This record gives sequence, C-alpha cells and structure tokens, in this order.
Amino acid sequence: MPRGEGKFLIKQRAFLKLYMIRFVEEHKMYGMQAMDELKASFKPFGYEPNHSEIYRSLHELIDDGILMRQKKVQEGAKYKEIVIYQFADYEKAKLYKKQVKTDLDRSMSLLRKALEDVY
Amino acid sequence: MPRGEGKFLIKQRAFLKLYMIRFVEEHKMYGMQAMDELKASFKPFGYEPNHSEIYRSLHELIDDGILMRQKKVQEGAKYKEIVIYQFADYEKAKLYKKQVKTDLDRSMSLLRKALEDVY
DNA sequence: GGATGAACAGCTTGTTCATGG
DNA sequence: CCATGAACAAGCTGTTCATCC
Repeated sequence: MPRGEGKFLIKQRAFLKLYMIRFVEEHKMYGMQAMDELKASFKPFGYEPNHSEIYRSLHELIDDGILMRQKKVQEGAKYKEIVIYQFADYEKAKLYKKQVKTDLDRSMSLLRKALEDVY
Repeated sequence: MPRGEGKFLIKQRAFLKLYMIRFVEEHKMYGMQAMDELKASFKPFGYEPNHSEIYRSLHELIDDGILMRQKKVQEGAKYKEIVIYQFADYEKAKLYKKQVKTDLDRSMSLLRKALEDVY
C-alpha cells in the first residue's frame, strides 16, 4: 500500500494496523482493550487513537486477507460480547509488517532531515 | 497550533511552513523555486510536495502574521513574474519554529516507539 | 452498559482549471 | 510559457448515532 511516490508521512491507519497485527500475534486482545492499551501507552506522546480508527484498521486487515474473525465471546459480565481475531494468512501479515517498517523508516528519515535542516 | 490532544503525526502543512520560514530567512526563494528544491531534496525519501501545498503554506503564514508579501519581480525571461516574501513578525516566526520543533520531536518519538514495540 | 459497527461531518491534501504578464 | 492562485475532488480521520446481547 505504501505507493512511494509523492507521499508524506505514514498514515495513522497503517500505524494502527501494525499494532493490531502485533496484538493478534499475542492473541490477547479485542478491539476496545487494544484501544485502551494504545491510549495508555501513547498518551505521554500526545496521541490517543479513537475507537473508530481501531475498528477500521481491523476491518481493513480482514479485507486485506490478513485477519479473520474467530468468534464472538461472552466475557464475564452479563451484557458484554467481544470479537476475537486470528490470522487468515500469516505470511501476508509478515509481508505487511515488512512494508510498514519501510514506511516507518522512511518517515523517520523525513523528520530527522527536517530537524537537521532547520534547527 | 499543535493542540496536543489525541493527534497523530505532524501535518504536512506545518512541515512545509517550517521550510518556507527557513527559505525566507535565507531570503533567496520564491514559491516554485522552493518547491523544486524541496522536491529534489526529498525525492530520495519518497516525498515530493506539490505546488498547491507550497502556496497554501505561504498564504497561511501570511494569515498567521508571520510573513508578508514583499513585491512582485520580473525575472530574466519576458513572461515571468515572481512573489517575494519577508517577515512581518520575526518573533512570531521563531515562536512558530519552536512549536513545530516540539511537534517534530513528538512525532519522532511515536515512530521510534512503534519500531521498538513491533520489530 | 460495554462492545461493535455504520453513518455522517470536517479537515487535509491532491488534481485540475484560470489568470496575468 | 511560467508562476501564482483558486476551485474542485478525493482521501483520511473524528464525532455521532445505531444495534446487539
């Protein structure tokens, strides 16, 4: 998806998809919980993803053929239903991670260059 | 302008405004020339800003009270007219640079954290 | 009532068109 | 022609509304 020509920094969507893959690798997360963890983790950096972007990231990974829904589970409390994911194609997941790494490195270079050029 | 809450990476607009300020400090650029220099400079990083974003950045700096138009100049060839800028308020410019630096550092931290977390 | 998902709205950016010398 | 600028369109993200158990 990183199409390489003319684009600026990596998009939030790709950034979150990366973390969603990581969470599924650790098979311990569902959407809201992932969001809470990310919010807590990134709050010191002034970034707090919202629930819509989390879900859009998960859905897009399904469309990409990388994830699939595993099941809906009742958990503890009476009215609570969650969605669990597993890999539909782990090779694709690894490939995607590799692509995103390239884009992360590229983005870091852009920012670093600006800091060097201007300050 | 960095409002700090919930936001992801620095925006292209702010990034370019920073470079526009730098070009005016070096008092040697007009819009298209700035664009060409940036395109050449960032092409190895897969980023090539387009002319609209350049002009929007310059205009926004005027709206911010940081730059002002200096003059229109005929340069060399018969049908070529360019716009030159100077600072309207250099203290504001320095303040803006400081704010953008904060946002650049913050953005770097986000990316670095992702690279550490996932790879 | 907590989780998921869709609909809607706003902002940011890219593409195309217009003007002027 | 070339630089500038505006208009228009597309894309991405945030906010709000709906549903389900």
